[in-house]
Amino acid sequence: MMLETRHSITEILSRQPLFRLLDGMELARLAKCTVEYRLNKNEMLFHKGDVPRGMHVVMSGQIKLFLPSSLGSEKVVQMAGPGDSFGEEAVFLNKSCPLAAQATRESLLLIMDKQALCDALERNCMLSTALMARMCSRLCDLIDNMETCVQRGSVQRVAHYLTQMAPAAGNSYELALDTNKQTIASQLNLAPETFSRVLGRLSRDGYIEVNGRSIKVLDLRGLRQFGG
Amino acid sequence: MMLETRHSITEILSRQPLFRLLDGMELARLAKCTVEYRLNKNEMLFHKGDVPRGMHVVMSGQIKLFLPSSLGSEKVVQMAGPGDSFGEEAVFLNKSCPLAAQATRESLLLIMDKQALCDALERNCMLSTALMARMCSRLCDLIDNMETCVQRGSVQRVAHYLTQMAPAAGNSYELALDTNKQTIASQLNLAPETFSRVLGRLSRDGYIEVNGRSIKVLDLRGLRQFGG
DNA sequence: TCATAGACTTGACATCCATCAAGAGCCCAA
DNA sequence: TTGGGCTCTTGATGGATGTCAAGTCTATGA
Repeated sequence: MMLETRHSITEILSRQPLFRLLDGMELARLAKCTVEYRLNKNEMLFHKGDVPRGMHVVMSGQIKLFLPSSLGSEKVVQMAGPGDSFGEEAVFLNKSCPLAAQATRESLLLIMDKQALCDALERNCMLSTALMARMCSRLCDLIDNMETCVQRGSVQRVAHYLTQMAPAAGNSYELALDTNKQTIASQLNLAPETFSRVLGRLSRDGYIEVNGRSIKVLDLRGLRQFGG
Repeated sequence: MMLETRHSITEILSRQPLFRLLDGMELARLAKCTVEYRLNKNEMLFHKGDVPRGMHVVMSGQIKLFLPSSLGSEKVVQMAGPGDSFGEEAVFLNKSCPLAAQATRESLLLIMDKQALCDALERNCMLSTALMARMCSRLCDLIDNMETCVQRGSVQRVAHYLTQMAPAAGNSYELALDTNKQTIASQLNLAPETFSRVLGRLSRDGYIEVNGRSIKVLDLRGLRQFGG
């Protein structure tokens, strides 16, 4: 049974973009130090300040990474979906987790041991490069999020958020939110009520059209006016 | 002359923590693709959206990394001092610079060509690991900054900022600001006036003592009460 | 089908902060 | 010493947004 699990983890790893380039031997080694982890909806994966268990890779589901604030309020920093990884920062520095992580739905993760990962990186430069690219990507996402959050005015923040995920071309597009609106509001550092009001206002003014968790952007250029 | 410069760059690199582990051959190769860059006070290094020139390492002086906002207002994301590097994110992704960079005083930098750096990483795993640690460190700094910025209330933000840089032990310590207060205010996402008022209030209440750009924290625990 | 819980919306209100404006302190150079 | 420019402080004001509260909508399961 154990062997079979390991074997399947090897396979799973080989399908992940991050590990695709590794040879079978290396994959097997990593798989030996990797465990699957299943989470129920709303289950906490780790808390801010915890000792990191390793690098996390999301197989399925969705993980919310957030800064807890005094008394329940929280600021969502990032939502990690299938293929995304997180927790590298705690692995490569000797620090506790700077964020908390919680599943927003039933999820399946891989947790890869810190030491095994470091060893693999020392042997395999391709892996280093791939992981580096990932880290850079996360850094940019963080900066994007920050840019959104520091916009003055709630309308600007929402407009910036909506325009950020615009396709390369076209002045209108449809957008399916991948979480509830409270979570989006938290990402924008807004109260849910304010977010709701802004969406209402942008709707009334004809910039967007909201249907539940689907948002149609009708006038991208108009929105960009706000975003600055 | 040229050779001499290269030679000196090789030496300079060998003194940087990031490159210390490399052998002479590799250093020389990197040095060939590295240029020195001198900036006057207030000179722009690059703008948001520029095509990245490579990885930057600060030799001396200070570089302000910030998000420009519509009409002059800006949000300072990070201050880079001697030994710090930045711009990796733009090097490893094919993206434009997500931040703008400006010298706050006369500064000297190294700019290392993207391709040369990538090549070196492929040959030398030690370098990968070192750079990865750096990226993680920057990520954590960003998260810290974010945590400060999302605190509700100006007093909380300032308190959080001040307690963040507390030494490991002790309830009081002295703190020398490395920039003017406007810049600090911008890092906290506060108007300079508000920052000034908060410092005044914390002084009056006996938590801190301000003398120009030196701040004595008298009651760390008290401040932590605010920071949450 | 209905009931219940959670998500979302809408309204009223008070607070906090950015803005504008003016003045004080500081540094540097002439 | 004096002057000019910059940084910082202090004051007054309005508007934006968080909070509380109530109500509507939606989904899920019995």
